[in-house]
Amino acid sequence: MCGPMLNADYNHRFHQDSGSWLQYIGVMIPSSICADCAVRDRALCASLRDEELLELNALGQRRHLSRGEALLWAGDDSAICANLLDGVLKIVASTSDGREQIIGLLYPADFAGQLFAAQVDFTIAALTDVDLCVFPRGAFEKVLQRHARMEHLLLQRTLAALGEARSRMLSLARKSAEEKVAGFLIDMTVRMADASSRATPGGPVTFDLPLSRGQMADILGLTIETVSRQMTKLRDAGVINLPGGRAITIADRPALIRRAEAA
Amino acid sequence: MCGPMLNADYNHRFHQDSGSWLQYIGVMIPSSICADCAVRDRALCASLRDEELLELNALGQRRHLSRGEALLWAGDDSAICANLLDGVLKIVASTSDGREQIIGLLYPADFAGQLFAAQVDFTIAALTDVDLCVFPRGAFEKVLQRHARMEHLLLQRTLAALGEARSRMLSLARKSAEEKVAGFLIDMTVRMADASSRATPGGPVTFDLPLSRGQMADILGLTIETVSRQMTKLRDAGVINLPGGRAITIADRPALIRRAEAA
DNA sequence: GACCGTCTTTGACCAAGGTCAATGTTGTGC
DNA sequence: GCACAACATTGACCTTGGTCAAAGACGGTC
Repeated sequence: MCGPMLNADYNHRFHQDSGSWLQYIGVMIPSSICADCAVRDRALCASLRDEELLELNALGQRRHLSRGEALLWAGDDSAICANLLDGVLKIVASTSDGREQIIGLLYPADFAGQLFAAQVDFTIAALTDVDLCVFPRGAFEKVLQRHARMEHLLLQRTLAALGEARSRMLSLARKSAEEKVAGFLIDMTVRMADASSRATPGGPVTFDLPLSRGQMADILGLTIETVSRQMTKLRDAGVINLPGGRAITIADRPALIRRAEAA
Repeated sequence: MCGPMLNADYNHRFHQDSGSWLQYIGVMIPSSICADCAVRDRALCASLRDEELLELNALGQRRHLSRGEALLWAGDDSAICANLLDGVLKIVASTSDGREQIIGLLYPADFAGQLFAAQVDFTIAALTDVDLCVFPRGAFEKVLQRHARMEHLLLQRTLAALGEARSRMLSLARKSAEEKVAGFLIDMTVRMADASSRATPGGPVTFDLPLSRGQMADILGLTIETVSRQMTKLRDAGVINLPGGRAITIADRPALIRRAEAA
């Protein structure tokens, strides 16, 4: 996506630190995989200076997963962890008899895996095709231990994830199907805003939902049929349009927000 | 509860570290509130050596809350945080129209409050009478920054809380009322095991539920009536007994576990 | 462009659990 | 020991969303 050039931020860091560009490439990070990393300054690694990154660079392995493949299975040894480079991962909890709930989504620059635990508690699988930078868990923990700034950043992210999980507990337990679906669409609108922000502020926005109805149901604690019915209801009410495929147009954002909070 | 004597563990630490008992009390922690702290070696402070504790000792203020009083209100400035010394706190999320969900419980030695955030997201209130050791948030964060071991312990606890929140998302979204209530009773049995463990292994156990039906409902994402009906159903099935008041006897633990996992 | 599998929509029906209301129980302060 | 408030139980009824089933739409392949 970004081609071979560094972005402004990365470049800036380079100028602060040391000598010439060639020296940087040639001496400091030979045969680097970090140098052209799409998430170099948004992932946990952003807390490390270029020199410090060498350590991780030596540990990390690029890996691709196709849609549907799992990175970790609940119950497995917690042997690896990873930075997500591209695509979307789901974190899934399931009962012994097969009912499933998506308890979290991971986007590029997010960290995946379970640290400081012998076993993995929740399956992590690819919702889309996915590129990862995979580390052995033990080695990654040792790096964390040596770099307080990185551990601090991980703490902040974990606290944010906890807050989000708790908000979703309220939503799962107490909101109606309509509120859940409307709220989900609002969230998606916010998340897609960067990507396709040809948004006239207040005007209608169109984007492709990255998830199927079934995946939306797994996230919202509903069934496919209920999600579909609520989408139809919102379309019939003129709040959204469904031009076909995964596309959706938010026609009346304020109305959608109202429905996300209605009793 | 513990009277003026130190427990064995604490004493041990003292012997490792330095000179005489009198010197310790008299010189190292004068007018200490930490010295007789019931959770000294289970709270976050357990990661600090006695000398390091001086700093926190100077910051902390003992405080009591009566049942029902709030420590923090959602939306407030995040000005304080606290270690819970005794009692039970609830973390509550609520919708704008007043529906509530208890999204977490805090027990003695747990940490309460929201670090690294300007505003508090969730109300924290006393479920029973409660004793706290309260710190100014900013000052506490600075202590954390200087003590990597303490920050590491906080990270581990946050990860544990995240795992628990995610398990409860599955439960809230996908389990039946019977499974929720049975599962809750199993959890309580485990938690109460220490306190009143005159349990003949496998035999019936009796203890007092620390929560009202309404509070159980707020935790499980149900209504009071549904919780009550499920309790009655379990009693009629001979799985539990309800001798009166908050008391409960687990008559057939395996059956309870089966019902906690039934489809 | 016909075919196939997957995803989506829609309808009819059902049941779990919520709502409303009445009654019973427990514990507390006077 | 009584009165009152808070909590708990129970019943009748109803709504929401789940289940089962059928038909459409979409996307990819040959």
